[in-house]
Amino acid sequence: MVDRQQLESRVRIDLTAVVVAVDAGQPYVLTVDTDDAPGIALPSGPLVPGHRTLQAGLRAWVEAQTKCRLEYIEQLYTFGDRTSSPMEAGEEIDHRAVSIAYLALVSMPTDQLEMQAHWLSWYALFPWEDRREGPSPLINDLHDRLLAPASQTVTRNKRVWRQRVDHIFGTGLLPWDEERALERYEMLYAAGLVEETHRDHDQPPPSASAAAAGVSLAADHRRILATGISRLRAKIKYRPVLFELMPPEFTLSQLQKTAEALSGIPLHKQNFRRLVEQQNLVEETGGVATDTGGRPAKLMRFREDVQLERPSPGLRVSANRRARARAS
Amino acid sequence: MVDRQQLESRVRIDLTAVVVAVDAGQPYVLTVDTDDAPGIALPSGPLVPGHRTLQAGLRAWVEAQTKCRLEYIEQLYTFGDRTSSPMEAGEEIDHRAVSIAYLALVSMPTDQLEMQAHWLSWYALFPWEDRREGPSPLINDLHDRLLAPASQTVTRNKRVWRQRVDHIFGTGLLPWDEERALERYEMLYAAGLVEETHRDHDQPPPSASAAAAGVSLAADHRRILATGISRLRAKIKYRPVLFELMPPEFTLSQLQKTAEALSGIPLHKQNFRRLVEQQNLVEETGGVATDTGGRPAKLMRFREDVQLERPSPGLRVSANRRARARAS
DNA sequence: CGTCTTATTCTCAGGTTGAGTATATGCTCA
DNA sequence: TGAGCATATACTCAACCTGAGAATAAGACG
Repeated sequence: MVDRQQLESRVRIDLTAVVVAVDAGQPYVLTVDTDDAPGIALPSGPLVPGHRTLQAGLRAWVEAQTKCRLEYIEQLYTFGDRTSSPMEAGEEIDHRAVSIAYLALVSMPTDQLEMQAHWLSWYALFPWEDRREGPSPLINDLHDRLLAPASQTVTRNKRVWRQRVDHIFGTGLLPWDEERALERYEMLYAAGLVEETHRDHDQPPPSASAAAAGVSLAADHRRILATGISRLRAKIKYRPVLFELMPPEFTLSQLQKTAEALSGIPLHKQNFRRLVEQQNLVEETGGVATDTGGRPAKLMRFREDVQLERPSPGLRVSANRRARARAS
Repeated sequence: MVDRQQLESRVRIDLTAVVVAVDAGQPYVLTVDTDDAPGIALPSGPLVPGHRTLQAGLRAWVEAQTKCRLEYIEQLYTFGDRTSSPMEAGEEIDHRAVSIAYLALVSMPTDQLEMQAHWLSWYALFPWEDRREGPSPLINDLHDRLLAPASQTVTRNKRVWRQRVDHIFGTGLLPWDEERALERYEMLYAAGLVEETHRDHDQPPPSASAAAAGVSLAADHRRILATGISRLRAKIKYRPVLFELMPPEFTLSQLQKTAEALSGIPLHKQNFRRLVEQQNLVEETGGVATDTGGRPAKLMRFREDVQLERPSPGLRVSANRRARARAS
């Protein structure tokens, strides 16, 4: 066996955070300003000896850079940095650094949003992911460009490529799957339809494409965010993580708005309500919210002991077909 | 902002593999012998400059140590090593190393199993996880020990603790959830009911407990394996990963046996079959297997183009209630 | 040829889910 | 003050899915 000590390479660990909050029915991600090109990045920093755990290191960096204190944290993925082509066959390692990405959820007091304008709406970065008002017309544009010969990457067969595009973007007759946010971003990257592709290859961006492709972030941070979005969209269906984003008291409508904000699709109101009640996830506080504009809504709170009771409590959200069709 | 360059700590990256195969209805994990105490470990090694990607590094180490060539690989989790208490509040970092764990699936030719006896059955390590013949009597023993005062860890309230135990181990009236393999191991670890607890705290193991607690591995490798088991048990329900473990041609019974081996629970034959057919995951090859002991079974093969077609093809396996009740 | 064993097909009741209708309740403003 | 508005909440229903099991098929073995 090889002598491990001599060969091993010591690398820097970068900790990167996708910090998510929802306010007024919009999903936000916490960002910081940078000096380099794109100007915006996710909070991140290297692991230093003072950090007792990886999560503690992450917390420290986020707090130092944004004053934001994290509660719920889960690990997302570890990237061998210096990504040249995401997804395909694993990325190249920059032997100087490996970055570990985390997803954090915070319940945002409204004032914090305005205080430091570092919260960026998800859908400024991924315009095609917001389908609450139906599929955005933008999707047709992207679809056309993906089918243009220049975009076709690995797959030779044109029919197979089209099928792959339709599958991932829910075009053709295939349904939209909101959980495929990461795959969609990676496909756009591979096809050269986002700014990062050209930046990573030291090419000038083709002037035309910028329009529909959304705001880009430093390094591979937009990809990391896409990973977080996909994970979160999947997770709300089987774990009660939604409540990490809610204030202590809320109405069922607010809860639904939050679920819709994250998943990017409209939900059927009555069924959403049935689901929440059946699962016994919430209880009435007794109070009512009168500022709804219509009949006052009962205020609810999360039942803390749910964690122990049910095998996997969550909201199996599924698109409201009528609303989906209405706007398309 | 702090000067990053001065503070950052460079650490070693360890790559660890959970390589899974199924043979004759038994799930196996690939292991290597070590000189240190427990004698058995998962294949692993440090990232070295020669490795072009993290996955390539993993492949190289596994191949060097076991001659086993990996196909399907996915990342499991990144651990800040030198685990003192898993789960609770994140583990302490050994600032010398961080380890990235991967799950790999291989289809095992029968001869390879015998050639190098480095394949260890999952259920030698986690006896309580095999409920194909109903819940093992062992579970009662574990249940009793977990409820003994000494085992109670963080939670003060006795009733809450009992509920947590019941929830995770499917005791009391609560159902068994095969996906909670990791939580079960971590609870046993925290309660001092597996050897690793005492080893990690430099205590002598209480002589009595060894019986039911299963074989242990080096470092935190048994925990990493538990992570892999949980992930795999969850994943077969929504992605067609099962086929990575199958030979090119197989019968539906073999497929079911494989699913049962992994999930550790008996499945309803007719419904399993219906699921596979509905989902269009397989096609007939034309051949039949005559060595079944009864009516010959049609041979099947995986339909490769499934990946593109369905949103999330997988087998939503669920326990056969009759079989579950029969043996309890 | 009867029996054993496994494979394969079919049925059925209960539950879940998507979708829609009906009713309740407070507010606003004529 | 009460009609209209806007939202909240309750109830209904058909289609589909799911768990469970009965019934039938096909080779092997004595």
